[in-house]
Amino acid sequence: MTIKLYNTLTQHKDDFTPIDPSQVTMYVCGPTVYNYVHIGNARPVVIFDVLYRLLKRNYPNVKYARNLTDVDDKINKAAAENNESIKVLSSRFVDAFHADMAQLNTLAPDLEPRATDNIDAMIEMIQTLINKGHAYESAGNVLFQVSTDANYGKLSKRNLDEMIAGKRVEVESYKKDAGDFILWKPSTDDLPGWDSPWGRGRPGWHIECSAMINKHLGKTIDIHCGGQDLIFPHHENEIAQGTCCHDNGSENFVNYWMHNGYITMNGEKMAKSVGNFFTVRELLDKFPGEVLRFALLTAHYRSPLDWSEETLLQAKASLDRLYGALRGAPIDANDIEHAKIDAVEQFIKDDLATPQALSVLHALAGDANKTEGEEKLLFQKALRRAASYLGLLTLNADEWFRWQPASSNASDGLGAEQIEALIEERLQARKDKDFARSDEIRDELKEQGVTLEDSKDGTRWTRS
RNA sequence: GGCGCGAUAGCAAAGCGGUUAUGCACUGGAUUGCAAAUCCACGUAGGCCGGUUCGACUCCGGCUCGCGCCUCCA
Repeated sequence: MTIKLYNTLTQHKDDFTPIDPSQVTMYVCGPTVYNYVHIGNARPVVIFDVLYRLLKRNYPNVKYARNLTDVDDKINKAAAENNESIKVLSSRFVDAFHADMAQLNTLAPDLEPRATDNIDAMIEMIQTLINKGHAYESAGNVLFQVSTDANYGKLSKRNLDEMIAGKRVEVESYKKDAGDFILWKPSTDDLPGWDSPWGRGRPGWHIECSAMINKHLGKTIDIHCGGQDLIFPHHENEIAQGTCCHDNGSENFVNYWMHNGYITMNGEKMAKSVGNFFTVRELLDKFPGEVLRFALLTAHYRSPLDWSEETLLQAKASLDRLYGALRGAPIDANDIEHAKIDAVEQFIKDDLATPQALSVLHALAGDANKTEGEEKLLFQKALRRAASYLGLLTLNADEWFRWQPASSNASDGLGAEQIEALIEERLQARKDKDFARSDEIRDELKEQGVTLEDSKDGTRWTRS
């Protein structure tokens, strides 16, 4: 089966046909690095990591770029408040972002261009847009003139008349039309700025993505991803910039636009401005990154996903079952083939149908639990391999069941040696038929968050 | 006002015009010294009203409710 992707441009699930199968290009809008990312910010990173892995399995070369917006008014403001440079501030949060995303087992992009490293490309694109009559200077700003782009609105399905009729658009005096947007704006001495043909200033938000795509990936790319809230105006404006700077603007800027739905809290969009969010960082202090990743994959990526403690606990319970089926299984499973692995691949190829892919994982876990020996091993490896397509089940079962938050000190609770010693003592008690003492030890450990399970292979312990 | 999305069993969440989604929870059984884990069994759910059809959760229309974008936002 070919890969099918829902394309916001066509509003259909379309067969994916790359421009050049020997070099597939994808771009994901990355974070503005002025504080820690929340779980809603992590959704596109995880979802499109699944897409990246899928493309890599199906094409020899995939070039995946994800930008870092490291100059922006919110960054400027935060840096000024901290009395530090935007470079120092943004670098700190870039590091935090990388660390958080690594915990979610996302692969690093092939390219991670920073806005401040690509100012030249932006200035060049803006100049081209001016030369072609798509942009104008006004009161120190350079603005894109939306009325010069006949295709404006094709992604978000809006037209200029509606835009202008929209009561929420404030018409600034320096704009020719209400929908015109900033490409370049002047910086005062206390703000970060770069020299340009229009004086010292800084780029508008939308230009960085268009310019960096052009510079690093090409004139037209295969796939561009981001959250649904970026469809308008950000991606619409990217298209305007990216097409109008070339030829007559008739070529596609991006062939497949993919947008993920929101993470919600009690049904309402999670947003920094609303304040109803959990940072990835704080969640990682309570749950392994894999629980967050699993939770993000339980719903289809275009649907809203309501986030709560219950969401995490259910993801944890599902992973406990899957890892339970992997006890004793090797990590390496690349040599295995199985129909259910193919089934997982087919589901992912069908517009990233992760909930269905996960159901196959559960089926494999059941298969492994019902069998023994070589047959069991085969199912375990199949489960491991199928899960790897989703970036899941990368740990040994014991590592999983004994996970503790990074913030917990070795002095907190019991160490492995103490636990093992108590298990030895309990084993002797059981041999002596001293079940009172045996159960006492088990209860004591339970209070410390350690669960004992007796099996014919001996007693094993897990942390809850 | 314009554009768009959703409503599935106790919870979460899918596909599908007519055969079990799946996981968790619950109940019974097997197993266990007792547990845990595991296995087996167990749920006709699809907002409301019409229509199309031999047959609709699944297509069409209307309604109700919820949400989103149009301003920074993943």
